[in-house]
Amino acid sequence: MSIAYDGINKEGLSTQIADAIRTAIMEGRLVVEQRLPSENELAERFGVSRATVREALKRLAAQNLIRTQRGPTGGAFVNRLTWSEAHDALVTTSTLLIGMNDIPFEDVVEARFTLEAACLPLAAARREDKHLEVMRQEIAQQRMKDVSDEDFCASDVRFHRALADAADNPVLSFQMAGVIESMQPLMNMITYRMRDRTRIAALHDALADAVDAKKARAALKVLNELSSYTLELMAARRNARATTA
Amino acid sequence: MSIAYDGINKEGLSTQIADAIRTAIMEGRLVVEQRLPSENELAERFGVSRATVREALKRLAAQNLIRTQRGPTGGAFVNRLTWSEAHDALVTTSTLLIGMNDIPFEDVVEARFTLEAACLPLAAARREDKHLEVMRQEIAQQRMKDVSDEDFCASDVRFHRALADAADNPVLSFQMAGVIESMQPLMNMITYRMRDRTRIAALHDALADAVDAKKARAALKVLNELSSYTLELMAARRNARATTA
DNA sequence: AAACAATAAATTGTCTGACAATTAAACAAA
DNA sequence: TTTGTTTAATTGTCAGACAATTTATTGTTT
Repeated sequence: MSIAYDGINKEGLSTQIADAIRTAIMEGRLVVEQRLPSENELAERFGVSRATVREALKRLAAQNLIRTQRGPTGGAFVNRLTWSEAHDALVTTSTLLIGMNDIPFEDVVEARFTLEAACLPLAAARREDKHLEVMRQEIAQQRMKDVSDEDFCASDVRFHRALADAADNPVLSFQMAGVIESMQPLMNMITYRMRDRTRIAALHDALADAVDAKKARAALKVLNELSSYTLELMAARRNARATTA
Repeated sequence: MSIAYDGINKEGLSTQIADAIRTAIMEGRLVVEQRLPSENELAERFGVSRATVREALKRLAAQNLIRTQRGPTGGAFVNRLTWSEAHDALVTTSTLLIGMNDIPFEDVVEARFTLEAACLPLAAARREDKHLEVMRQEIAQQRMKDVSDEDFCASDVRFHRALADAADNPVLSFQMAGVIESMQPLMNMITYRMRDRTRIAALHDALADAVDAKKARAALKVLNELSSYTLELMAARRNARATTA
């Protein structure tokens, strides 16, 4: 008989074990730096083989929830999620999400500039020399003749990240990095003419100046121009594609 | 001799294999819904055992990059990342990040309300009945006498998510969900007196009214009050703790 | 006693081979 | 045609072994 509708076991064992441990971490029953039982012990406790436990642990490691170390005193430890790890995870997720779901370019641009505009007042109030230095340096690179379109985009990303960092709020920096970097693949599809680059560098200059002078209102105006110009470039690219096709 | 510095093998084999496949997906060499070779084939190609391949695949599955299916015609398929999956990943990451790195509460509140304020003009312009209905409904629940603090917070989260959704931009909704939900554990630590709840519900009411009337400026003012009030509540909680301790 | 080298032990990483579970497709029967 | 049955491909799990890594211990030399 053994009806035994204990728990719905639709998911595999390794998934269930990973979920159990993940929940324990999120609920604080396992704290940072705490060592989990060894793989053999876990296998015994859950009543599964070591291979199954390992697959579960690999899932958690992929999410930066745990970290493993060999040798005696080794094992799996609850990992303190760093900004860097979280940043990478967010960028990966956002990039794939946007890359695989043909989101309208307009939506991405709108989201990015809306959020960036929100950071501007804080950035203007709190900017430090180190942020302005990065911004100026990137503008200089954007004016150089021999950079590829890809390098130009990468420099653009660094410029805007410096701007976001100037707001001096780690949570904002984290969130902004997601929207800014996930847009890079889309921006990479644009071919920048020399006059486009010059225009963008000029706008960046104006933006840096406004932030430097702590004039949030002026900075906002420049940012809006930058947003419009980005949309124009993308529209131009679309037209070019349409005629050649 | 066999110096063989082929690739730096500091990382384990399963990690390297996972990275190789992940890169192939991110670079578009593997496209959505494409089937990967079977585990046995992958094991042969990479020159490792099936167990190692499986650990690599589990890592990718944990990041929602692939999906596996049994049976003939089964295998591992490149997964189209859905908004829901990405949302869950972002919330998990943000929540852990904030929970494990004692970020100042002020920073989190500032980030959340700054970003939310940025969404307000869009929300006021585009709000539809469905968003307002959700907001009104949640306000009603917040006024009910017998809801726990936790339920009150959950309702608050739903209210603000509806507000973000009203901006009608999926990228914004995605980003906002991250800041809003990751703040919930912090909000849960607050004990809400009846007058606190009444005040918050009143502010929510005013916010909904302003958005309903498409008055972005008015809504912004209310949101700022809400932000200040949240900080006050948190400060009060901190004082209470300090005196009892 | 101190410094250094060899050894042992614990733990993760990988391999091998096997079997169970699932499922689509081919086949057979009513 | 429909309905069951078999078959084969594939993932899921298991058991046991050995390799690699790293710490602690033990022994040896100075």
